[in-house]
Amino acid sequence: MLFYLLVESEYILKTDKKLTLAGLAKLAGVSTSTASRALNDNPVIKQATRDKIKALASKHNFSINAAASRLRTQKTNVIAVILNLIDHTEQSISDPFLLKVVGELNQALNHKGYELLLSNSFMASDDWANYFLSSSRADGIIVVGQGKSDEKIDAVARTGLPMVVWGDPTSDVDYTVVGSDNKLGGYIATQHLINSGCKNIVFLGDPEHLELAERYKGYRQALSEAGGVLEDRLTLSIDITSTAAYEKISETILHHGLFFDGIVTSSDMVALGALKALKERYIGIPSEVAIVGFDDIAMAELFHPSLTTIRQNVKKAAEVMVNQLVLQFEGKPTQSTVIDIELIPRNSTRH
Amino acid sequence: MLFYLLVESEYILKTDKKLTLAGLAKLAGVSTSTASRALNDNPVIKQATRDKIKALASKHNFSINAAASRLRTQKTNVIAVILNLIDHTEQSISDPFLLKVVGELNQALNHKGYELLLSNSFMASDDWANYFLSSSRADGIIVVGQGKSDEKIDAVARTGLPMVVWGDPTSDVDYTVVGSDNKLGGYIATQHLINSGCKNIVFLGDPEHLELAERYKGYRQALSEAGGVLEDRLTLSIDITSTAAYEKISETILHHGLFFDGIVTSSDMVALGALKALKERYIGIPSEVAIVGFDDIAMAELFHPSLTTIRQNVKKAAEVMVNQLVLQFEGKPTQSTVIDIELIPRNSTRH
DNA sequence: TGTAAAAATGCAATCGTTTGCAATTGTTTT
DNA sequence: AAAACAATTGCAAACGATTGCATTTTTACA
Repeated sequence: MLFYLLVESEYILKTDKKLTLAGLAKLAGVSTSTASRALNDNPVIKQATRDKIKALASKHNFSINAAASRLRTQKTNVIAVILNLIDHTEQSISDPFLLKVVGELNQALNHKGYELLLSNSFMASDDWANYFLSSSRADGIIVVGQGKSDEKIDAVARTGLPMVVWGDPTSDVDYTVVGSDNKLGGYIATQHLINSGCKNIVFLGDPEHLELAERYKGYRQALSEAGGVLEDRLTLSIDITSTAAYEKISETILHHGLFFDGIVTSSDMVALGALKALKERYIGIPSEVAIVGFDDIAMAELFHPSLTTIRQNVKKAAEVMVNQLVLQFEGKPTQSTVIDIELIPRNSTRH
Repeated sequence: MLFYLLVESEYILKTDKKLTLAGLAKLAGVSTSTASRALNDNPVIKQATRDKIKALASKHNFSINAAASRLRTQKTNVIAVILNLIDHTEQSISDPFLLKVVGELNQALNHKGYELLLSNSFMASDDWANYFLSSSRADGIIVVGQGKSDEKIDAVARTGLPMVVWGDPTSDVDYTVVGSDNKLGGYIATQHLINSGCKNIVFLGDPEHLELAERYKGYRQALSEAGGVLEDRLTLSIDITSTAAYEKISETILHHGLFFDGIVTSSDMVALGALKALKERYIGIPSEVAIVGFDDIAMAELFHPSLTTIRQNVKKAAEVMVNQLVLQFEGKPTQSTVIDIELIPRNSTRH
């Protein structure tokens, strides 16, 4: 008898720890099927029953076992977000723009009832799509950044798995891309410098990077339309990090003098690095050299001088990406989407 | 016969889409138990068999269904990382320091075989711990930031669920905290300013915020030990955002003049905002006002002038946090851990 | 060669939900 | 009041992997 009591109390303790749907159903005096349907607001269950079971559930703060539910329904309600960092430098992971993207994605996903599984290191292994999707860890993938080569992304696209990519939406690829019109961005930035009187405008960024390649095209187009100088030495190829920018500008001025009076950069962080190099040499900004950033990170206006930049509408982009992914789940057609950009004139350029 | 073939081909198509462990076992001519053990490198299975099955698995790029595995083992190998943002401003989520923390946590978690489920918005709902853990979405929780009040954190701690918190490890709380010695950080920063000749040193940050409260203590201790000025107006309470800092400093100078010659800030971002306000008024840095940041974000050395700051060793902290969490899983005792900090002297202070 | 011990593999129950279909209860119509 | 119908609820079979225990195979030793 004593033994029975012990067992009994242990049993109670256990179920108290982890109430199961069956347990909840028993408490409510219904079957598990009814309990399940009630919690899922299935209209086939009488309203009164639904209310009663839900009340009981929250009273015992019961929550459905996600693993079991996912196994049964073959749906996880999880989206894997992969930060496609080409260069695993300290700098690139610390670009505030990335955090902004992840933060907005998180909001947009939660809003639609999804959770965010973050990954910045799995891109290394070839098999990431398979890893996340065919193992039912996630229902879809959002890749942030196309990088220099989109082979891997393209390979996943061919398998037809649900995926949306942040990148250049004007590029002709077989997957859904959401992003800014980078060519236009490069064009507007360059034009702005030309209009403010710059004659020799440098492009500071890696033209082999897919998204930057588009900005580079815009840069060249603006220059040639305006009959501006378009020499090779005006293209300074660097990684998207502020230190790389700092070093490149320093070195360039050291070896070749100040042969430019304007800089189009690939990100605000890069612009910051360039600014530093210029200020150390007491070069006037924007009087001697004007500079345009890209992204409009929160601190852009806090730089000294405040940074003229191309703003990317990250919040909207995140929403669109999630929507496009959901469309894929529903088997509906999707399309690459261009998110509006905007020139934000500040004090790093004349105007 | 024809019908049989049709069924057969459909079967092949289906298993080709989503190979299951049972399917793999059949291909290998073994039972599912053997296949399972082989993939998990169970030494009870002959080495040759293990190799064969693994080879077959990677050939068909098979991967275990995580949902089923989690259901059976009651282990998810997922950790929920919760960004405890007190103020949901644009700025605070864009602090690069946060991204650094998340990035390093991701690395450390992956290294130990865990995945990172990110959440920045669930802190709002009271029930986050229960949501993630009792629903078997995650095995443990890492909370980034203690915020102004740790009620919710404390409530979770009392339930005994696996959790580690980034915060102030010297605070006397019932949960495991990993973080820098904030009091020491505040002390060192202040002392550095005193040593460089500052007489009136402002503390720029919210002393009610748990972590900052410690830094504030350090600040006061350093001042009183050195017999420095310790007035109320030297405490400028603001949120941890650069805009708040910019506005507060601007406003303070406007209304009360430049009554200070040194600033201890609550983060590098805050320092950046303060710098901006000072530079706009052509106040010399560090000649008229010296300033010390906190965190040592990547761009600290790219500010102009480069920023003297207290470096937090985020990488190490992330590793320790994950280790402590794993210890909790194993039922072993854990302890709050102080991560070393370091003063990085740069050009925003005299030395 | 027979037998005991050791090594390798298989059987079958289980994890907790969901859902097609059957069964029950309640309501309306003739 | 019986029949026909609608509204609710329950039964039981999945979902796919893991693991204690039973069973088979192999090896070792007499």
